[in-house]
Amino acid sequence: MPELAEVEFYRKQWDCGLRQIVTRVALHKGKRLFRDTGTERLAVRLLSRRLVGSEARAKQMLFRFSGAGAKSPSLWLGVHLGMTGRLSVAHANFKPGKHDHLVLFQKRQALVLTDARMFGRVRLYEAAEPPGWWTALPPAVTSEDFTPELLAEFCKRRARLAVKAALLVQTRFPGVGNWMADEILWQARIDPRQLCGKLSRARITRLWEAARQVCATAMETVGIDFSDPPRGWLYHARWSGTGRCPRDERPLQTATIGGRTTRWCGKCQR
DNA sequence: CGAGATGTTCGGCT
DNA sequence: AAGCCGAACATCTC
Repeated sequence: MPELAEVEFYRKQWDCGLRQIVTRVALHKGKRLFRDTGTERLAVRLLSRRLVGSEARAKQMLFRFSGAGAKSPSLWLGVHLGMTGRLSVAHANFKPGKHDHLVLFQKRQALVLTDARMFGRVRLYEAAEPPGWWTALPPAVTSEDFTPELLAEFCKRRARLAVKAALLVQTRFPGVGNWMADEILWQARIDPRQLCGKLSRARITRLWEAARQVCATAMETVGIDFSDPPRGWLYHARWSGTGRCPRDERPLQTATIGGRTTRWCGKCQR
């Protein structure tokens, strides 16, 4: 489920645990979620550490814990929520359910990671600086580095790729997922089946603007309190099979593009 | 009961 | 050889 803004929302769910020490760790050993980091190591290392900060970028989260001693390096917990992951807070006497694979107990509450399908991943690093995979994440769609020129260059290199599939490429559109990709194309009035190489410079600029707008607005709504995106967005129509285009009321088209269910308006998207 | 799901990765094909 | 596509991953819901 989680894309850019949902990830930011979930990250904040653990904020109430800031400045507090982990008193107990519960986890489900051997689950796919922990494929990068042995579960034994995870449990041992997190114990007695203090949660001191967190950040979300793209679909990734990075939680920082204090070192074991004053001079010890920080501990970094990387979390990706996959398709069905979420973070929540529970009472200190919480009993983990079947899909609550990682629970960090603190004095006043428990920080819970739930993920039924386990497409997510958890990884642990001990170092003074954040891990390389984190610092190497591409520039955010809303950043100054994400320029129309960068997008034009990308479209040129991926000339044979449908633009819908292109929007899901995380190295260029970090954090954009399936519903955001559809929203961006609808707002830019571009047919998701269009090949990147066929897009005019003017349409690439429209795509660039729509991408930035959708990402920024999603962060201000979903990212703040999980409230709905603005009225009039495709978002509200795309979930039901009978959904209609908010602009012209035409029934939405449905197809699999880039391996994902895609919905668009055959009239206003060209 | 079968199909599909707001994601990533890998193997194979062009 | 880069780049594209489909399958696999594991579980739940419609």
